[in-house]
Amino acid sequence: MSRIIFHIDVNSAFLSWTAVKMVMEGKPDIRLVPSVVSGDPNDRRSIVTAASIPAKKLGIKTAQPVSMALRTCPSLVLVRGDWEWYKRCSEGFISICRRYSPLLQQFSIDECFIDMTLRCQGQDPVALATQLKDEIKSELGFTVNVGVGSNKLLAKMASDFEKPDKVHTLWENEVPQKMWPLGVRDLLWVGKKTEERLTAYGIHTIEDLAKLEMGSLTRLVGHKFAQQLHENANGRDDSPVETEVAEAKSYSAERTFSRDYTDPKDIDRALFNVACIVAHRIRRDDFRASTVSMFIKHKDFSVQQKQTSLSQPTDVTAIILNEARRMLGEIWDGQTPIRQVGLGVSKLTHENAVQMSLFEDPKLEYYREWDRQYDEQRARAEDARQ
DNA sequence: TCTGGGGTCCTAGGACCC
DNA sequence: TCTGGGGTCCTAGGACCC
Repeated sequence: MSRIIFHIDVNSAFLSWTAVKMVMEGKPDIRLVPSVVSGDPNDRRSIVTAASIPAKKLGIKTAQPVSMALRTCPSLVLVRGDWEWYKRCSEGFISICRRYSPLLQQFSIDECFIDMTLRCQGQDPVALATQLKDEIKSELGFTVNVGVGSNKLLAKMASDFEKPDKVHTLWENEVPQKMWPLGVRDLLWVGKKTEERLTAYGIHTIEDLAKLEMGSLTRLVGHKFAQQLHENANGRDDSPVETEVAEAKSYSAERTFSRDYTDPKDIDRALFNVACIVAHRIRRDDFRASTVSMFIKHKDFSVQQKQTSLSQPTDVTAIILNEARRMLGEIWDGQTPIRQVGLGVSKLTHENAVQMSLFEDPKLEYYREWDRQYDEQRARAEDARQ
């Protein structure tokens, strides 16, 4: 059965959402001027999280350093992000999308797919998509793009056409006209590295990719990826709209220093902080982890990482931190400047570890009490913020 | 201009087992 | 004495997404 899928994408999400809040507070609409959402504007290392359309027209891009954006436009308006508010805006637009179909997959905080096959029977999909987009705008005050297609890939590609506040279709029979002329980089899953590899081989457009024979493509990008790229470049994608929310497979946290650090005390403090955050998150979600990983990033952005398997899954901060400290000692000489440090856990389970040892670590009770106090303190801090 | 933070998936090589 | 092939797990590294 041929399907009808919508992809709904909030235009410059974080910027639009911040603007909605500011307008409600009687402040000027930052969507109308060059503006960006960023981290701490005083931090030389903060980057652009979202840019307004006037800012984008000046060449300011997401993920660009704020210092660079300021050079492009000295009068650029900088605003801080507000995660709690973003979550509320996200819930608002998702719940409006749900009115149209229960077959909804949230793809990120500001994007979702809905399967509209049933709802569109005897109805014009574009009219319905337009109605959905207008409903979001009038009820919530921000705009979205809706991409309409016969699968998720085409719907997502379509929502990326002209912005903002637009509905676009990309049916299979429109692929040669609407999708093939685009550069390979515009195809989902083709990032910087893959683009470099493809263009070096003379593959510039999605059409070039669609018509490339599999043998060459496999040599360029590997078997599995080649298959996917070939299907997608031809507009084919049979992946379903996944309505189940998948459980997390890993948790991680990282810190970038305002300048590169060389003092082991500074590195250890950061490692301690990220260990507390990650361990708190897995306890909150009732997970235990069997693998601990950590990494350091150097001046030149090269990364050294290390991971280790635990004999038993754990959610104890001290155990996770001590593994990370041990691994840090194995990859760092204690002198080379470090730009960033990160810690992650994976191989997650909800099962409680069976205590095999007859001689329980006497420190363990202390560690657990420490974690209990930490979690309580976090909970109090969150309550205070509400 | 000098590059955040949080995820998922894939690949390749080595260890180990049958 | 020297050899094979397949499967699985682990680790390091790298690509992509928002």
